Amino acid sequence: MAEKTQQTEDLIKETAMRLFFQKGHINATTQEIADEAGVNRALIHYYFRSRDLLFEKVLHETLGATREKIDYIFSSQDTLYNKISRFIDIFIDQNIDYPYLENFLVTEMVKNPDKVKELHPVEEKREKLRRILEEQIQEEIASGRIEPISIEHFMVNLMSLCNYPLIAKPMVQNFFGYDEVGYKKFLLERRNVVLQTMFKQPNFSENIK
Amino acid sequence: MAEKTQQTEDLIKETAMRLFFQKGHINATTQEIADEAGVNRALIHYYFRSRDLLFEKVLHETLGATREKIDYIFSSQDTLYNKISRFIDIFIDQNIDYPYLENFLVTEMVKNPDKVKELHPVEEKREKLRRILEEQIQEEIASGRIEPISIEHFMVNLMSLCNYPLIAKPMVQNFFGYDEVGYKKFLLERRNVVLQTMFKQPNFSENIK
Amino acid sequence: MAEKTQQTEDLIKETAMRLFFQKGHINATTQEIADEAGVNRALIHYYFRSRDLLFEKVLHETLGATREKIDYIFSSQDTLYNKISRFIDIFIDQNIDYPYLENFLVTEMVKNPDKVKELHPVEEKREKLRRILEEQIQEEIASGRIEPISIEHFMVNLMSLCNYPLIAKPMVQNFFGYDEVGYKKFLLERRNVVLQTMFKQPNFSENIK
Amino acid sequence: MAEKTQQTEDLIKETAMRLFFQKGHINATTQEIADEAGVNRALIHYYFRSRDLLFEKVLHETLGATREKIDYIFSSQDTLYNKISRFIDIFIDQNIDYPYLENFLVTEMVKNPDKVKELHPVEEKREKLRRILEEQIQEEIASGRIEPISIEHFMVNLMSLCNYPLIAKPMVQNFFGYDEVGYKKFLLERRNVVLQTMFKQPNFSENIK
DNA sequence: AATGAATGAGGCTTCATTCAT
DNA sequence: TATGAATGAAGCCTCATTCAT
Repeated sequence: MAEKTQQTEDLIKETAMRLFFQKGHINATTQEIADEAGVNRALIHYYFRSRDLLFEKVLHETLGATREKIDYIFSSQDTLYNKISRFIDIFIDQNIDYPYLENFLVTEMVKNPDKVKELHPVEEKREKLRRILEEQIQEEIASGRIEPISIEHFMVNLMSLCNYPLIAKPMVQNFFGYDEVGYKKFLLERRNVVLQTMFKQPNFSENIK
Repeated sequence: MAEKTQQTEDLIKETAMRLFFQKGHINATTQEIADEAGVNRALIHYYFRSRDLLFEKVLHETLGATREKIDYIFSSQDTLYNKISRFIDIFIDQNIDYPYLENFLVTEMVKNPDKVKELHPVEEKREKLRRILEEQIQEEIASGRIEPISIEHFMVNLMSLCNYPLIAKPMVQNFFGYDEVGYKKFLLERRNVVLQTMFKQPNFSENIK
Repeated sequence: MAEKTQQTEDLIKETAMRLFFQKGHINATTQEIADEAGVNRALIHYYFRSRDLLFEKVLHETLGATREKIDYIFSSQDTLYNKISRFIDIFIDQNIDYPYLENFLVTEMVKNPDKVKELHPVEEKREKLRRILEEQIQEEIASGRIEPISIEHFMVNLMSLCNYPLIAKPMVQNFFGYDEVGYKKFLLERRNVVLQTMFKQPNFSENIK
Repeated sequence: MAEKTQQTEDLIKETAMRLFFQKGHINATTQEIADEAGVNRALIHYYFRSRDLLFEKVLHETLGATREKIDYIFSSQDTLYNKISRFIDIFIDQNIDYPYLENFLVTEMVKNPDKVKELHPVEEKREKLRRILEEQIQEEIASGRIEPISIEHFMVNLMSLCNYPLIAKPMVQNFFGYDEVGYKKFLLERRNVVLQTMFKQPNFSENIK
C-alpha cells in the first residue's frame, strides 16, 4: 500500500523533473505534469500542496546528489589537478542527465537572488573549502604549473569553462552545426580542454611535489 | 503629430527595454510596462500588435549595436590577441548597460532553439569570419603563443570566460561576498584574466610576425 | 465490534456538533471534522453517506432534546407566566451549551425555507398548542396582566426577546463591551427582563384566578 | 464614456446586491453574478479586484443609508417614544428592501467578530449617543411611562423586537402560515406592537413633561 | 471497520488581447 | 492617436466524494 503511494508520488516527481530539467519546460503547468504522468491534476496538490512546493522539492532532490559529490571531491586529499578533473566529469555527467538544470539555476538566481543562498553550502563549510583550495592554488602557482591568479578568478574560470557550454547548448549547437551526437562528443572533449586551459602542466599525484 | 507618435512608441520601447534587460524583469506584464511608461495598456498593442512583437523588437534593437561592433572587430585586420581584448571590453560594457541581457539570451535559446538562428549572423557571413579566425588561431598555435586547440573549443572558451561571470552574477556575488562595487571591480579585472588564460603570451601587433 | 463502531460514529457526530454549534464553524470541512475527531476523512462518508447527511443528523439530535422540553412545558397545566419563565430558562441554557445553534437555524431557514418545516412540530400538534396558548393569553388579557395583543405578536415578542440576544451575541458584546463573563451575566438577567417586558404583573399560580 | 462605465460598475454592484441581500444568495459565485448581470466574469475583477472587495463595497453601501438615518434619529431632539417609533419604521423599511441583510450581518458577526467593529459607529460617537439615550430613558422611567430597566436591556429589547421578526422571516411565515402579503401586513403591525411592548404609555411630545 | 489514493466539479484570479469610441 | 471597457483563455487550488484494498 505504502509502495503504491510512493510509486505515484515518485511518478509525479519524476515526471515533473523530466519536464522541468530534461525537457526544459520550466513553466510546465500542473495540468501538463498531470497529463504527462497520467494522473489527475488534483493529485499533485494532494501530494505536494502546491505547484511551487512540488517544484522546490524536485529541484532540491535533483541538486542534492551532485552537490554532495562535489563537496566530497573538494574536501578530499587529492591534487588540485585531479580534483578539477573529477569536478568536470561530474558537471558534464549531470548535464547529460539534466540538460536544463544549470540554465534554470542561473536564470532563477537572477530573478530571486535571495534564493541563491539556500542553494549554496553554508558559510562555515564554504569557508573551509575556500581555505583548502586557496592553499592548493598557491602551491600550483609556486610550482609553476599554473599562472599567478587569484582564487576568485581561478574558480570563476573553472565554472565558466565547465558551465557555459552546458548552459548555452543551443547556441553552441547552432554555431558549429552540431547535432545531438556531435554536441555530446564536443562535451566529452571539454574535460581535457578545460584542464589544458587552466593548467600549464598536469599534476596527477601529490608525490611529485 | 508624427513626432508625438514616435515619441510614444520610443517611450514604450525604452521602458520595456529597461524593464526587460536592465531591471531583469523579463516577464513584465503589458500592464506593468504601460504603468511604468505612463501610457494606456492598449497602446502597446496599437504600436506593436502584441507583447511578443514588442519584446522581439526591443531585443533586436538592444542586440543590434553590440553585434555590429563585434562583427567589425573580428573582420578587422588586427591581431587575434587584440581582437579578443577588444571583444572582452565590448562584452563587459554591454553587460554593465544591460545586466540581464546575456542571461535572457541563454535562457530563451534553451526554450526556443529555433529562434537562435535569427539572432546569429547569416551562414555566409559566419563562414567567412570562421575562416579568418581559424587561420589566425593556427598562426598563434604555430608561433607557440597558444596551446594547440580547435577553433570550436577556443571560441567556446572565450565566450565561457567572458559570458559566464555576467550570466551568473548573483552566484558570483554571493559566493565571494561582492557588493555592486566589488562585482564591478571583479568584472574589470576579467579582461586581463581572460587574456592570460587564453594566451601564453600576448601579441599586440602583426609586425612581430 | 459493534461497540467500537458506535463509538466511532458517535465520536464523529459529537465532534461535528462541537465544531458546528459550539465553535460556530458551520462550514467546517469534512477534513477538519475528521482531523478534529482523529479519524480518516473517508469514514465520514462511510457512516453518513455525505457531509449534508451528517450535518442534518447532528442538527436534529441537537435540537431534539430542547424541542421536547419546550413542547412539554407548553402542553403542561402551568400558568402562562410560569410557562414563559421556564421557556426562557430552557432557551438560555441551550444557548450556553450551543452558542451558535440559534444563529445557524435562523440563517439556514433563510437559505432553505423548505427545510424549516421539517424542524417544526407537525401541523396537528402545533394547532393544539396554539389553542391552549390562545386561551391562556386571552385570560391574561382579560385579567389585565398583559396588554391586548394577538397570539402571533405575543409569541414573536417572546421569541425575539429570548432569541435575539443569543443570535447577536457578538454585536451585544461589542456594543456594551462585555467579555464572556459579562455577557453571561447579562444573559442571566434576561429572564426577569423578558418577563417584566411581557407581563405587567406576574402570575405564579392558577389558584389566584 | 464615464457614464457608460459607471453604468456597468453600478450594474454589477446592484446585481450583486440583489443576489446577496434581496435573494439571500450570500454565496453567489462571481460567475453567477456575472451571468445575472450579463457581463463577463473578468469584468468583476476589472472593477473590484476580487469577489471579497465587491462584497464589502456592496455591503457598506447598502448599510450606509440606513446607518446614517438611524444616527440622525437618535441624535435629534425628539422624545424617546418618537425616536423609537421612527427607528422601527426605518428598520422595517430597510428589511422590506433587503430582506436578507440583517440575517447576514448577524451571521457574519458570529463568524468574524472582529469585523463587527468596522460596522459600528466609532467609540466616541457611540458614547455620545449612549449618554443621550441614558438620560432619556431615566426620564421616561421617572415619569412612569416605562418600567425601570437598564439601558442595555432596553436597547437589546428594542433591537430584539425589531430585528428578530426580520431575521427569522421564514420561521414566522411557516409558523403562522403567512404568505408574502400576510407577512408584510404582520410586519407593518409590528411598529405599534413594539411601542406598546416597550412603553406603558406613549409620549408624543416633550411638552407633556 | 478503516484507510490512503484518486477524482471531478467548481471557485477565484490574472493576463494578453480586442472593441468601441 | 489614445483610452477605458470588455473578453476568453488559462492557471492554481479546494473540496466533497468515491475507489480499492
